[in-house]
Amino acid sequence: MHDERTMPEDDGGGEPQADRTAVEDSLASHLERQLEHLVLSGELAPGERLNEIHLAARFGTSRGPLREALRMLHAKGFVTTVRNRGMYVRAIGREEALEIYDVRAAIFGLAGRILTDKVTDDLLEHLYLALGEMDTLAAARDFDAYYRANLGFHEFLLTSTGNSSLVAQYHSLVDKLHLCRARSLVQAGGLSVSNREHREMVESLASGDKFRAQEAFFRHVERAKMRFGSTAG
Amino acid sequence: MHDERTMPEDDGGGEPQADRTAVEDSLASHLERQLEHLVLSGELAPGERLNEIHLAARFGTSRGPLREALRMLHAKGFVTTVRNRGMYVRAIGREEALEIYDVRAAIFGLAGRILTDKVTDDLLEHLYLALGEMDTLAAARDFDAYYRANLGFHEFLLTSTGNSSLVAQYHSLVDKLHLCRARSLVQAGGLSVSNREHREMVESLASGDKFRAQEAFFRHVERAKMRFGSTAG
DNA sequence: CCGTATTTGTCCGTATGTATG
DNA sequence: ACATACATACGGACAAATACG
Repeated sequence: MHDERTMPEDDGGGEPQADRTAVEDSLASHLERQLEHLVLSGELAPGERLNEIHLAARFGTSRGPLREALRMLHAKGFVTTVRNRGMYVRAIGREEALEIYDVRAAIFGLAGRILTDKVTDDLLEHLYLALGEMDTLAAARDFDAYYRANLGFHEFLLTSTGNSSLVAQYHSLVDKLHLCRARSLVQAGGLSVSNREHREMVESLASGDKFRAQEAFFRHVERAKMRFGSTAG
Repeated sequence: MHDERTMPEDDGGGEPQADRTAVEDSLASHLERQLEHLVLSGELAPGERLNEIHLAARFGTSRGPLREALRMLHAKGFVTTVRNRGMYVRAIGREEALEIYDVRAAIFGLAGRILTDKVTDDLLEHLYLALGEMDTLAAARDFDAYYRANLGFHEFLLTSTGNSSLVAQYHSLVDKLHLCRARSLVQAGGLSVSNREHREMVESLASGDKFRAQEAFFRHVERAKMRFGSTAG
C-alpha cells in the first residue's frame, strides 16, 4: 500500500516486494516470471480474477509493465482475457488436460527416439546410476527426494536429446497441466511402479531399437495420464 | 462501424490502415494478429528491427497497445527482445528449424496414432476423395490448387483427432518455421511424391495399425525436413 | 565526452463497459 | 430501469536510462 514509486531521488525503503537486484531484463519480463511462479505454485488459483491495479500495487510498479506481463502470460496460455472485464488465471478442464497429456507423450516419445541415436556408455552409466538411486529412495519411502530425483532423471533425458525446442515444448506442456484445478499430485501411488517404467525406458535405449524406445517413453507419460484420469475423473 | 476512436478533437487524416470493423477483441490482440501476419508473410523480414513509434504511427495507434502486442509476439517466440535496444523479428537458424521439424513430426505422428481409433467409413471416404483430387491437381501441375488442397488435407486430419491442443501446437510449430530466413517453399519438388506419402498415410489409417499410422505420419514430416535440409543446407 | 534518438517506465485524463444497489 | 462505482482500454506527455554516432 504506500506507494513510494520511482520518485527522482527518495527511495531507500520502498518497493513492497520488487527485489529485482540484477536488473538485466525488462520489468515486464520480470513481472511475467513472478506472476507465472505465483500461478504455477497455486497462490493465484485457476479461475481467479487478476486485478491490474491491485497487482501493480502489490509489485510496486505501474500498470503499463504489468499489463504487458499479463499479455505475455495470455499469449502463453496461462491467462484468459475478457474484453472490458479483465484477465483471469486460466482454468484447464479434465478433457483438455487429457489432450495435453497425449501431446506431452508424443514429445517425450520423440525424446526416446532421438536418444537411441545418441546413447553412449557414459550416458547409459549415468542413467543406470540414477535408476539405482531412485530405487533406494523409493525403498526408503523418501517421497520428496524421489520426486526431485525423478525430476532430474527426466530433465537429463530431455536435455540429452540436444533438441532445445523439444525441451521447451515439453516444459510448456507440463506447466499447463498445473492449471488444472483437480490436478492430482499423486506421485505417491506409482513409485516403484514408476521406476519399473524408468528401467524399461533405459533398457529400450540400451537395445538401440528406436521404435521400442519411442514407445516406452510414450507409454510412460500415458500411464501418468491414466493415473491422472482415474483420480481426477 | 468505422472507428473514430476516442479522439477529443484533433485528428482529421490519420489511421493509415486501421480498419478494425467489428471491434470485439482488444486493440492489442488485433495488432498482434496484424503483426503476426506481416511477419509470416515476410513483409517484416526475420532479423528486422521493430520500431515502436514507427509501427504505432503505421497502425494509427498509441504505443501502449502496440507494446502489448509485441510482448505477446515475444511470448509466442516470434520476436526477440534486447533490453533498451528494442524488439526484432525472430530469425531462426537452420539447426533450430531442423529441431522444430522433429517436434512437428512427433505431434503429427500422434495425430496418426489417435486417428486409427477414430476412423469411420465417412472419414476414409473423405480422405480417399481428397487423395483423388490432389492426384488430378498434381497431374495438371496446378501447384497453387494443390498447395491449398494439401493444406486442407492436413488440416482435416489434424482437426479430426479432436485434440485441440495438438492442433494448436502443430500450427504454432509450422508458423515458427516461417521465421527461417532460408526457408524453402519447395512444394514444387515433391508433388506426386508427396501424394504417395499421403496415400500411405491413409492406407495405414485404414489398416487400423496405430504404430504403422504413427510412423507414416511421422515420416511424412521427416521427409519434408529432409527436403528442407538439403535445399537450405 | 557530448548530443541525439530510442526504449523504458510512469502518470494522468478520458471513454467505455460491467457490476451493483 | 436508473444511477453510481469501479475496472479496463487507450491516448498522450513526461522523465530517466541507455545506445550510438
